[in-house]
Amino acid sequence: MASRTKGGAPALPVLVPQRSGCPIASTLDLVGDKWTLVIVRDLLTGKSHFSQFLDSPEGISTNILASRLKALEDAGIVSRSLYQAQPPRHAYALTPRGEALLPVLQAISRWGNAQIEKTWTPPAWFMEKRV
Amino acid sequence: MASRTKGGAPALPVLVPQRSGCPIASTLDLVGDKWTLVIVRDLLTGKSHFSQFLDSPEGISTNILASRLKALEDAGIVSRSLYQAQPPRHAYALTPRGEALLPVLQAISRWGNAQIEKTWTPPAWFMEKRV
DNA sequence: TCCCTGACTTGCGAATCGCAAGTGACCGTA
DNA sequence: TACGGTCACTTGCGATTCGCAAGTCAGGGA
Repeated sequence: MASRTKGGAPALPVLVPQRSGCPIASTLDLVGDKWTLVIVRDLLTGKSHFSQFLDSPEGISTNILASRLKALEDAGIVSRSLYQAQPPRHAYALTPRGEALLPVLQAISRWGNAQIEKTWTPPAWFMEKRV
Repeated sequence: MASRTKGGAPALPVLVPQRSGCPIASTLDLVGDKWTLVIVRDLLTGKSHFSQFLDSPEGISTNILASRLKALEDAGIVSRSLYQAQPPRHAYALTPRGEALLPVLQAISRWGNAQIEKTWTPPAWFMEKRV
């Protein structure tokens, strides 16, 4: 039986080689690139369809989006569900594990807005949201 | 004259091309890879010399470490200072901008420890630290 | 029947990663 | 003085990833 997280839910098994047991390093093994957390941002702010992610201002490429969504699904951070049979269309959503990334995104957003010029102010509802 | 951050300190000018004005995306433009925040972790937990970073459990390569420290210095997140003239040796330290990443690292650590198997519990002093 | 759309996949050149060796300044020892 | 070792990098190079652009396939509409 799968071991449990500290909160009692099944822990994410190790899916990619861990460089160490450090929780920071292990998290970065999963999400440490320029696009993955941008996709999580879009999911947290209500997007769920493939074309909606393409419309984000950063201009992600379709092969990168598809590949990152697959990796997030494999990591149990995102779920993918059929919402239309013909033609088949999937909705993406954050799992509870993915939703738990909210404080990470909020902390990054706060730092980025405070420290980097030419960044817009994140919406208050996003910064005040609680998991 | 340089524009100011919301806190009044000089804002980090845009040093790498921004994909958008989003503070999350802009932060990831700087630190969105597998090693940069691991180095920041090591700085937050007291390391300052090149060989100390090499001793971390993840086993970073010397060219990657050198290249990431340079990028962090260029980004104003890390400072580099001579502490010995012969032979020349430098100490690395977080700038106030770099110290301000602490809540980001704490949030990542909390998520990783809760959600990923085989991660150790981060030390209480680290999780309770305040900038 | 034909053309368009959406969600991908593929090909390919460019960029990055990371291993291993090399470099240069310096130090210690014989 | 000579030699070998150490440290903080740099370089070379093969492997991997990135990302642009085109292609594919199933489906839909005129």
